Amino acid sequence: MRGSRFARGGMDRFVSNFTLRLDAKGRVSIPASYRAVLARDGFEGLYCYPAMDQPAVDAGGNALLGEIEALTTAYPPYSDERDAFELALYGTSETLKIDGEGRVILSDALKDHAGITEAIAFVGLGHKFQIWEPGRFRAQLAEATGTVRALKKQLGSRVAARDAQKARE
Amino acid sequence: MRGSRFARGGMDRFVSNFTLRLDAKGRVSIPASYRAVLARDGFEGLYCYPAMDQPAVDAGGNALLGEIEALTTAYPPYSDERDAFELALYGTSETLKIDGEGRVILSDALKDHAGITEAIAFVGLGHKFQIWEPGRFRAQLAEATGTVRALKKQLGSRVAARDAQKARE
DNA sequence: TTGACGACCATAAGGTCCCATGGTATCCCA
DNA sequence: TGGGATACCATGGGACCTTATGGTCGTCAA
Repeated sequence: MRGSRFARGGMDRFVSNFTLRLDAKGRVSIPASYRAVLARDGFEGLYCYPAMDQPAVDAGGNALLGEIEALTTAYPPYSDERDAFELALYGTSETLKIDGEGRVILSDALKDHAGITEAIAFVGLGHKFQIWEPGRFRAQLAEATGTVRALKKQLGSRVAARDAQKARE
Repeated sequence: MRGSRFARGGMDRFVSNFTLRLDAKGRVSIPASYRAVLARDGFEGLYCYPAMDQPAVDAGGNALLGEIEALTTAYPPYSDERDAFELALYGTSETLKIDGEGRVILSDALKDHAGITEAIAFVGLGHKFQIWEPGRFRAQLAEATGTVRALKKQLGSRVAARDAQKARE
């Protein structure tokens, strides 16, 4: 991505998606608009961990960290559930350093989990964003689109049925 | 690990995991990012004790000490529970010296408890970190991941059920 | 003496910092 | 309106620094 046609101000959420290449040293630029969100969030570095149910990496700043803390503290201290959450979340998460040009280097563990080799798809999800291998992201997106289509259709028919019901009253 | 791609600033928690080898003298480097947290915490040395229900060693600084104190003082003085906690935690804990290069030497008791021989997995848990035998850590992580997956699914379906309930009202 | 232990020093691999470049979008002024 | 100037961004490369790790040399105790 060179330059940016996107607004700078008023951004407190990660939106849109970008595909960028890793360089010879394994570095990749975080999209500028995401950096703006992170800067506003006030987190130094990039907090990220392997997504639980997807071959992707979840990433973000303090907002994401807070979400994790909320998940773990939902269980009593020293409970098995809490131990499991802390081990699986804190134990596999990393805070990547962002260099002066806004780039990061993913650990091998993260790259392996997502199947990333030479390019990365950044996908904004509001309070966080995900990092995908571009091909897998396209496939996942296609699948998600289908799911949404089906849900909308289902929702529409339910609304139609309710309206019909109301009309009969 | 040489150098570190992990952020230095904004870190007040132990995160990620690292596997390092013991040298011929039984020394092992504490990961640099953990040292940064300990330095901020202001604790001289490394406070650690065998984990109660896991073949691992709990380690940390003042934050960990404070947590233990909170745990024990939650029970009335001279109660059986308090005596038990104090014996199990204070009685078995050690403060390891950190040498000029950021290395420690684990006592035999700690190594035996965790089954450590030639390598160590450091696992961040937020306010503290654990020391595992690498193979056992992989197994434990897999188990914890499964537990979290199940719990999240359960949590998700509960939320979905509530939303559906709201929708029906 | 011998063995364990701590303080120092050495080094290579890998990370970090800094500067450079080419390309794109936006702005500004004629 | 058009075209040049400007700001910004992704990317590349080299010099420097940090880190993990190995080794040496004294010191103290058994």
